[in-house]
Amino acid sequence: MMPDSPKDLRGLDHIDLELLELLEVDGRMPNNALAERVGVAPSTCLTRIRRLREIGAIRGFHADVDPAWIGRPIQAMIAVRIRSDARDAIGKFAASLAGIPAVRDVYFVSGSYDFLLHVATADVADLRSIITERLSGTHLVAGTETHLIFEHRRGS
Amino acid sequence: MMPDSPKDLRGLDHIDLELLELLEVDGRMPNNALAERVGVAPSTCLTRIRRLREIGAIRGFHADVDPAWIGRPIQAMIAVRIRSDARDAIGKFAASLAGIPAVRDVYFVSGSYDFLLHVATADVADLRSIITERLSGTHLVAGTETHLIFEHRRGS
DNA sequence: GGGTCGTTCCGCATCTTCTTCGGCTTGGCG
DNA sequence: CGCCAAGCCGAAGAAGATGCGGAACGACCC
Repeated sequence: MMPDSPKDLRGLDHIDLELLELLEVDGRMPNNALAERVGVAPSTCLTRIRRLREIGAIRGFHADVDPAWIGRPIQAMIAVRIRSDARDAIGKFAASLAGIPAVRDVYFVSGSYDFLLHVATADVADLRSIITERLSGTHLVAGTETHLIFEHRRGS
Repeated sequence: MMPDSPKDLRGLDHIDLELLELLEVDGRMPNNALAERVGVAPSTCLTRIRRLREIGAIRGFHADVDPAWIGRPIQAMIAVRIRSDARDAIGKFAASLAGIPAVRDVYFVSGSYDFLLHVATADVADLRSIITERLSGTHLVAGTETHLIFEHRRGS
């Protein structure tokens, strides 16, 4: 009677899932505490976490820094549409955008736009320069649509 | 000749900024390494990091878990428009949405929609049930627009 | 100009935590 | 029934984290 354990989880058991869940909430929980929490020895826990990183289930550990505290109080979501005759260059273009300090996330999406950029800038002038110089000023971009972000909350 | 140090950074010096930058890239860098990297003693470094957490510059530490590995391979960005006669309920409604396991981010935005939901679901059926039951099925929601996410990259 | 107060940083000592390694148990298979 | 592979455990050495007393620095007020 365990109809929900093996889904499409490629080789992850319920202990792995618990570890992922705990680390997603608190990425700095000590290995000891994690081990006790999921019911295995610390050494085992360590082995599992290392494996989770190697297979890519855990992509990294990051501090969640409030952009407002590092001089970037203006946040926006910019929808970008690529010219239809340049669709094959989307990947490289978006990769270059990911290198801009203001860019925090790049979402490749379906719909009338090709991707969404989540950016955080020092002021609206910086935001404008990104849109006009790095996006609209490029031959690849057919159009953009900018939405100011008033607030951003993480889920769960 | 330091025209760029004191901006609107509320009491943060360049060492704090370096710490934030380093921890944003690697949230598990040991305190020792951090201290050496920014040029202060480990104890001082620890004090500063604790302060950064207390004032809210660091909102938390999280593992970046690939949703595909935890049985949620389908990601989408859902734009939600609230009925104009229920705008004052947006906050509570969005807060309740943040409790749904599938919801990873809530962005309150300007524009024709009121907020964006970044969700990760097990399959399109789950995605549909969220849209129809939790969003469109609600009296508060005037409309939604769903964009599948093909890929999601973090910036810098 | 000098003294004092407050703040920040440092270095040390201690305690916790991490990490590795060899051995053990378990389960599958011949 | 015995062998093999995989996973787990526990202990010990190494590394890191943390709290505290003291010193340096700067500001401010006599």
